Amino acid sequence: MNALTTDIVLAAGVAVVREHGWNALSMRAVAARLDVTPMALYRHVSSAEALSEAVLTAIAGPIAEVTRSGDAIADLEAWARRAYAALVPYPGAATALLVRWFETAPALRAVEGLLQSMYDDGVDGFEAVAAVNVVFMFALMRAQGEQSVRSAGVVRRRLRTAAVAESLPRLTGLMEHYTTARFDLHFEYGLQALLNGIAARSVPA
Amino acid sequence: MNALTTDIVLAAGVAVVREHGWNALSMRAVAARLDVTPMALYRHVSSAEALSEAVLTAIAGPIAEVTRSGDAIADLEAWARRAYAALVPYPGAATALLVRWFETAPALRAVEGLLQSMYDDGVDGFEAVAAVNVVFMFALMRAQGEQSVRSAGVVRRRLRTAAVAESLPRLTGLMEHYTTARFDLHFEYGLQALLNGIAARSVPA
DNA sequence: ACCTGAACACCGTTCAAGT
DNA sequence: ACCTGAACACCGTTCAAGT
Repeated sequence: MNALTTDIVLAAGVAVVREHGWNALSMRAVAARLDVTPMALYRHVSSAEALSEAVLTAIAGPIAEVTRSGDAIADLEAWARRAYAALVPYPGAATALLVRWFETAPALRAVEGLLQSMYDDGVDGFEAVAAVNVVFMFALMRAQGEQSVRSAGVVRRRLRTAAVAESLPRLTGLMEHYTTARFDLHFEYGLQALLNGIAARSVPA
Repeated sequence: MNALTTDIVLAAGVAVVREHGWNALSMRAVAARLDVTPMALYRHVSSAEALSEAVLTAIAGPIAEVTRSGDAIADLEAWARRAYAALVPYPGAATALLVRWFETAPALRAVEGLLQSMYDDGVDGFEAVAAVNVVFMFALMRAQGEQSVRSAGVVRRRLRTAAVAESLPRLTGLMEHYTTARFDLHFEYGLQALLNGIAARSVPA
């Protein structure tokens, strides 16, 4: 009994990330959690990299779905909120996904769905790519949570540093588009700013 | 003689990344290259993470500068070409920078300069953020070079896979905005597509 | 002040062996 | 068929010791 399956291995990997963060994911950590030798895992994943890829795909699963209502702004908003909620419990997973989204099936499906939603609403080409891109990055960066908070702190510190003597007035002024210190509160604010920007472009001047 | 300095340590780190890629950067690798004990480095960098941060900042140095001509499109184009050229010799550095650009001084200065260039040309707010964002990501993703080529291959393979049975027609159609297989050739093509998209938005419809 | 050496707690992976 | 154990080549870092 207690036979090891691939699903059990992946579930253990997801649990490791949830409890100890993306960087703690390793063959030995997963094996230890299952009270098994590291070598036992090689029957179910071909390498440590394959394990990471499969675990990230499992974690990112919920972001794949995009509801298409005909209103692209509403779809982007709903998706961003779900992606944020899905990734927040897994420290470091959003960063990992930002780097590998092009190799991760649920992320590809999410981008595809968002591009389709824009197309349904009459937005195509560069406009669509830029809008989806900025919302996608925003949701992932916000989901980094505490890491983002630290980053925001670093920026402010750097502004007073000799290494970056020139200040960054534009970046500072537009910072809410990237990150803010109280991420859970300001997630909505930043998201609304982005969505308003996108909506404004659809309206004739 | 042959006294170790921080500059020597960082130069060795940069050389390790150039020759063996970002993932090969480690205390022990840098120490071995300098014919020195790993412990000797701790006099100049406080930790492995501090070493990585300093080496990435050194590599990213050349992307900080943004020439501001009054023509934002020209500025974006010139910057993207320089950033691409600067990062291509360092495998994996673009990916590392994509994750940490918010904590890396030269990247912050680049984004600031590009936002300023957009502002000079009458583009502000979301428009500026989205345009700078997409060009920034594009330049970094293209600089990944071979990794991007492999990623593009993965996408096509995934399209014929049961795991992602639904195809990705929009993403495929707009793929030149993200990546292409022959990156050095198509860098110019994709960049022009992006810049045309940005320029088109400035013109009244 | 500057560097070394040994040690400890990690990591992925190969290979031969158990049952 | 499935898992173990020992081994090898890595990793970061602490601590005590050399000169």
